[in-house]
Amino acid sequence: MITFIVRGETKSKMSNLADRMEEYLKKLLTLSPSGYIDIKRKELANKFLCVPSQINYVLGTRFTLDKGYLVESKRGGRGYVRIKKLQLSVENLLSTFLKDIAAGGISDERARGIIQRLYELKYISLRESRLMETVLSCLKAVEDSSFRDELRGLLLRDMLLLLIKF
Amino acid sequence: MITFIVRGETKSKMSNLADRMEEYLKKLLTLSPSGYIDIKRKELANKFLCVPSQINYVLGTRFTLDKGYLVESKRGGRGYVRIKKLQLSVENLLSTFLKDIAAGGISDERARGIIQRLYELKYISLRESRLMETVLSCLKAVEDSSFRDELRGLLLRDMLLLLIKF
DNA sequence: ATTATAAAGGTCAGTAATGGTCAAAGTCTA
DNA sequence: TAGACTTTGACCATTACTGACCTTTATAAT
Repeated sequence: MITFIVRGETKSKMSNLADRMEEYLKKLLTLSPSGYIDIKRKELANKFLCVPSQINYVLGTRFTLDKGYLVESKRGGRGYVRIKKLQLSVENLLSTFLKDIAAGGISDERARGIIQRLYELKYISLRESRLMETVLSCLKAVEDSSFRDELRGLLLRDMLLLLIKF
Repeated sequence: MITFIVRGETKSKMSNLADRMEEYLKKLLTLSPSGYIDIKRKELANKFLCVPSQINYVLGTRFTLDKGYLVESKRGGRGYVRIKKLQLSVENLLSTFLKDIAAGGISDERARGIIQRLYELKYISLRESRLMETVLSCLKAVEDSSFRDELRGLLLRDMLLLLIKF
């Protein structure tokens, strides 16, 4: 295979920075017993000789929820970026729900159906399901129906995301 | 990497000064039968190798009233800083909260404080507290600030009433 | 008593250390 | 060569930490 040098690194013709970084991070993940890794954005950028925001690009295109990853971070001194690999079953289950929601809001019935499903599958407790249903009920107070649907989608998405983090 | 648990989250052991100091002080509090601890600002600063004002930063960000702590101090000779963990009953918590709502909504900070304390009092689980906090965060999407406060009050009231009923 | 001094603790603005966003420019590929 | 993918950099947001300067209090000196 023909290779060439870019910024000091040997690079195969078919791989760019983003791909190499993806590979590197996934390698680290497989080596991590905890199921997640913590990185420093700037350090990684230095290692790969790129700007820090490139990290965000890689995270945003390769480590998405749809692909089974969860990314959390903290700014400020001693900040970090944490990349977590989700269990496959949870990933599959939720990604369809989340896609639905992303497609611009969700109806009350559909939302309740999802909650019910999750409860039946034992991903959430009875109390948790009731809590979420209560939230849905409160949305009656929102007059604007299209905004209500949007807010409902937003709420359900964030609540589900939160619950799968645990 | 060695980790420890804070409110259900794993944190890297070598986190920042503020986090370590927070841990230390909370540990002392749990070991104190009286429910409060007295410290010397300068001594603590020496122990953690930082400037005294760092103590104030930690107190101001981690030991707030909203989070259920009361900080008193005295200057001058024989001065001290006293940190007290508040022990509020659910009844007190709810009654003051309901008064707040009657007065037209509730602030985000106040709402989070209530949730935090209910968790500490073991009336709600960690997941439930997180779920509610997520709901609060989603309210950012509501433009009208007075309606937002109102909706927040409504949501929190219904959620709490539900959880306490169970 | 009055005053001076030393021994606390408090404030705040500035700096450093992180991470995030977005649009523009560059590169590849069908 | 158009469209998709990649890369960059300017600007933003958040959190942590420091140090100079200020206030309060106890107590020793007068």
